[in-house]
Amino acid sequence: MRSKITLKELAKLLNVSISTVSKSLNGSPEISENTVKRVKELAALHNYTPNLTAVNLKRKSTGNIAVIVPNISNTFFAKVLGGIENDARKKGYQVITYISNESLALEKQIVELISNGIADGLLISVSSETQTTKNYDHLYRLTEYEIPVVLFDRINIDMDLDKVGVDDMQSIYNAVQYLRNKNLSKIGLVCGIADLGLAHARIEGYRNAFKELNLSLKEELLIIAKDNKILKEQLDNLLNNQEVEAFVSLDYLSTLITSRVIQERKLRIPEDIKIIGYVNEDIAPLLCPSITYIDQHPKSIGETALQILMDRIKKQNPKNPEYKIINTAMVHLDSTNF
Amino acid sequence: MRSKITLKELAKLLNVSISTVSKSLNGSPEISENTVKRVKELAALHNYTPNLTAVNLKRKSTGNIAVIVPNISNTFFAKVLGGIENDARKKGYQVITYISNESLALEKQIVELISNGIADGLLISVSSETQTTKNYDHLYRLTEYEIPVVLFDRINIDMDLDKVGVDDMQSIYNAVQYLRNKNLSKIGLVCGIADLGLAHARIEGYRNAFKELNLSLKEELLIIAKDNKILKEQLDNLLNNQEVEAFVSLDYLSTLITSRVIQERKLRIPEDIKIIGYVNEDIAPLLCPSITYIDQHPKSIGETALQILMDRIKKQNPKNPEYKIINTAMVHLDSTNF
DNA sequence: CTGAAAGCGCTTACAG
DNA sequence: CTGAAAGCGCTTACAG
Repeated sequence: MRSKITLKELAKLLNVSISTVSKSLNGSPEISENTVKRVKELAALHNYTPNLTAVNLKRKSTGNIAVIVPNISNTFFAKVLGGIENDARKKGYQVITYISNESLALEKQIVELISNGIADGLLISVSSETQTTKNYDHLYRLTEYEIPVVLFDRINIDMDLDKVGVDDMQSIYNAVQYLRNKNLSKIGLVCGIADLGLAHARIEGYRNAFKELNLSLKEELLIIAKDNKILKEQLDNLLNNQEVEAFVSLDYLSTLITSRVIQERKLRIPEDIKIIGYVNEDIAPLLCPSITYIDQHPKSIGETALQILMDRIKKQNPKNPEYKIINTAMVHLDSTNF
Repeated sequence: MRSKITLKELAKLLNVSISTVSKSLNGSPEISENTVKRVKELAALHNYTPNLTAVNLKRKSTGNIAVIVPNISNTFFAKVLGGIENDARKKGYQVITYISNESLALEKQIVELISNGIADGLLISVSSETQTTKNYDHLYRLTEYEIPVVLFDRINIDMDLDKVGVDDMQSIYNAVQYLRNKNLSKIGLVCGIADLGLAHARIEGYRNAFKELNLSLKEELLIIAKDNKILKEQLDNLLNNQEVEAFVSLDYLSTLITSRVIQERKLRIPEDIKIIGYVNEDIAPLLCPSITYIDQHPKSIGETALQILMDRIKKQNPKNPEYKIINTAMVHLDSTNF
């Protein structure tokens, strides 16, 4: 790259000092109107833009935001990333993306990198391994280097940091309540992400709903597995032995699997069984049948997390950790047609 | 951030010059074994890592690779990004991600940013608007600044730059040929990405297959639209008036829509109609029915594109533009069960 | 109102 | 073998 013109060269062409050029371009009130005009014209003519590396070195900042997502197996994290990128760019920051692949070791390695002064702050949704092993030291170390960290999505974690996510408990509670109000009571739960804290919260929402809405909860109707194959077997088994009127499924994969298992048994959705699941907005309406889903507004999650991080970077609020909840919305499609 | 120790501080602690510390740490043969040892020990003790911004300023490089993807509406580009990120990190580069949202204006703005010295090179899949308006000046300008540019995925473009993608024509040809070998001849085509050059290539593959395999092509069996709704109407219309044994669908959305329209008419897949489509590996097997797909190996696309870009950055081959084709693979699932 | 100087944290040709 | 000096491109306190 380069061949780009520098302050020094502009100064020479204008026969003024580098300081004067710099101040003119940065709108310092010290410089005379006339000089400012001359400088700006020449700068525009030569398409001058400051060298960001130099500016950052001087400022002791990087102009970068690091984002670590655990996976890209569905569009959820991509959408969060989209929200972050768009707003960050508008604010003059670049987004550096990392994928931890649900691995603690990789996540640590990435965080180590970031601590080398690659970014001014970090937005992270921790890997499942991080969460199961409760190994958070690497993240705390980052804050010791004064690199602020904001957690998003996977926020059911015992960490004293800013957090942005959805109310996992409430969203499932609402789903059960909705079905209950339609006079269904045999409501199953399918979970393929048992490792994640947010699964616990969602399951709790399910249990709470049963308790508070005076439904009797049958443990046999809860399917919680980490593996697709086992999930499928258990679902088959469940449908052999129990009558089910509806399923609430807690994640993307289990939602698709649930729909598929039901149809393979020649049961009809929604006539025989209803489904409410966590699927993404782009795919839910195109499935066959389309599936009623809980919209987590991933873009908003990203935007909100970024906003909090920016505030931290600018030290605008050195107060206690923030905890922001994005409201979910239930979007009704075929699978809950009554 | 900061509070990180610098060369200067290390030098002071060791009572040697900054140069000596720098050289010791960088493995210069000039320094005595003993000094190197002392320096390295203290550096390790203090967890020293060089300030990348300073190193980059000195080197006149940024250590960053910029990637522009046009959308994130399915996981294809996320997977490409995954391939890029993983390899880039191993090579000591950071990946800065941008999403153009299929907008030429946004793409230009992002490229303008990158030209300010944000990254050492660019990997881009151009926006659909860029492609329809054939507005490529901004990309050429980048190469004038000596920032190399490598195109990926959307490479059916009249530009003299490195390109990495799949053989769009051949992949569809193979799909038609496969169906033909199974004695099907009433093969429809569904395309929802008419704006993209690669759609033209894929359609050409379809036409070529018909010609070379002695099939008579009925124009009525080609559905090409830019809008989901229109696509759906035309599909319905087609199924009302024509007998179809199989569909080849050229993109993610049209594949899902095709499957859905067929099932809504109570036709069975694969018994009544077969489908081969462009869907991603993570979703294809979970659909109901699961759909035979053309795997484009997005991770390889990303890795290959990055490799070419790295070669350019290191000026290892100032030769003519490279043109690398990643082989596709047809993965058979329910929708082509015979 | 303008400019010389110091400095951000590093690397490297050059001198000793 | 070691170090002083220049310089990457910028900003900013300070002097004039």
